[in-house]
Amino acid sequence: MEEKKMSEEKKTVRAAERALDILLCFVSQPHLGLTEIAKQTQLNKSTVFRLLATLESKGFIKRDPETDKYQLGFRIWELAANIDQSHDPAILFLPEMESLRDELEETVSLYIRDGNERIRVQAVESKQAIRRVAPIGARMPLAVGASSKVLMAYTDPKVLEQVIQDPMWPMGVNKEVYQAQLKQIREEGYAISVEEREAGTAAVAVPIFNRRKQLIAALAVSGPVSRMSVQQMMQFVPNLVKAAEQMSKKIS
Amino acid sequence: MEEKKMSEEKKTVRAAERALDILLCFVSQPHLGLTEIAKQTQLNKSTVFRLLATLESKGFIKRDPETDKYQLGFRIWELAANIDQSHDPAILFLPEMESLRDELEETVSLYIRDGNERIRVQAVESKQAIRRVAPIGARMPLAVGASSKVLMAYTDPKVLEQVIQDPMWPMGVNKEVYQAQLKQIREEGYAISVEEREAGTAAVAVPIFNRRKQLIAALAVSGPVSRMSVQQMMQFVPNLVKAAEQMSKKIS
DNA sequence: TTTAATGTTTCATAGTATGAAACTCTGTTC
DNA sequence: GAACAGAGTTTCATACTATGAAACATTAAA
Repeated sequence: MEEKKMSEEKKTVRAAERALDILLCFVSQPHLGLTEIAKQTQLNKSTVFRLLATLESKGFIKRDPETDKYQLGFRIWELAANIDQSHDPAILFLPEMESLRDELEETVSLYIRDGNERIRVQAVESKQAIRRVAPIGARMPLAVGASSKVLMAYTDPKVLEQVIQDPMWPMGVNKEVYQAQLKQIREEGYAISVEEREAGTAAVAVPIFNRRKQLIAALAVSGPVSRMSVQQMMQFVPNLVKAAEQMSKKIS
Repeated sequence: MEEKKMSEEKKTVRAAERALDILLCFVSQPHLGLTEIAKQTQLNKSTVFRLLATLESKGFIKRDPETDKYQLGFRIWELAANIDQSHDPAILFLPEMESLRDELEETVSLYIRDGNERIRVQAVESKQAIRRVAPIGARMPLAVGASSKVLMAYTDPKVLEQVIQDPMWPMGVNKEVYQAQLKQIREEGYAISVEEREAGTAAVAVPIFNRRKQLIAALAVSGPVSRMSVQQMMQFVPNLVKAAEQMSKKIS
């Protein structure tokens, strides 16, 4: 008799979930042994063994004949090569992002929401010596930062309910205050953050919509607080908005 | 009461297998609906629905907000970016392959065995107007072609047993004759095929070994039969062998 | 208003996935 | 060279998960 977990909504398949978890172990380390994987995923060795056999039989992983360790297989390539890039903001918007970077001389990033996280799917860095460094592919909580707020402002409110549970959620910020902020962002069309997620860094972000006015991504300019006063960032807004509009037109 | 399938050796996890099958649907088509996937994989709609939910929750696929269809997600990128390339023949051997192409002026391909198939993991095409076109990533049966024979010659004989079941297996070629061919290939160190797999095309292939004399891949030169007489191909062999030896040294 | 074609949910049941433990194999330590 | 440690592999009874049929919801076409 298990306790009934609250608001647990899962219609997912456990075995498949675990197989995918195993695959994800390889994002940080390219070579892994069975026992290592079992430890990381908290799964029984037998379970890992069978799932590895499954993944191997389908070509998603292979064993290095030298070391006998497991590594990612060719099927991953095959899939990656077939990702539809014609709608992929990360590729589509690169030219506009580069123009914007050249105009403002600060790092420009593109974020999308993925569940209760955001992902930096594209970035072009400022050419200045002191600059915001922005690794592509990085995942961050959806709780704080200018881009997070933009993404939240145009996202189903029930996501907010979940995000509030996030350990990154800033203590003391209550829902009503935050919702008021989101409302303001919707009215003004941009969000600003100063040292919210990372010390020394400030950012200003705007939404990118498709033709149907659905949110696609958040476009952000970020840099050191020394160069990014609130006043300065507000001067950036028109450039950001213009770029976002151009991007919108590119989306089918 | 099911009939006992003969020599069925599976210690794989069905649910995981099915999830991966679903992923593989996307290699040919980038956008797919649930029903389409169910049809292709021969799975029940409910099953597909749940597995799709699982794949989506882990970020392996996402839904296009426009069309509501499914497509591959960001996690695939993430994984692909982390494939260990330092041991990957496809990248490691490219320089040698280019040199060989320039020497022989014909298309050079690199194949590895994957189960009962071979995959063209790398290729550099001839610069001539009439040339063998060789898409990277293509999968072909392990039954016919010079590269297949090379791969088979140095592979566990029980793979041959399975390959003989392959519908591509040339009728009339019996096992003993084929095994004698493989023996000859092991003695001479190369294999030749003329219009075996594809009309108008001939090829000559050699094995690439690692330091422990284990087979890594097959290196092949292919072109139109008009330029690739058996005599001509035999003159290519020393170049191929030399390239293969250089490649062997590159493997740790 | 039908009809058809999606995607989604429910539910009883079959049978699969599971973990503990036993076992093998290789290499290390004393 | 015996004992040990650590990897990977196999076995097996059992619990519980994954499953498919069918009903349902939603939207688009006729």
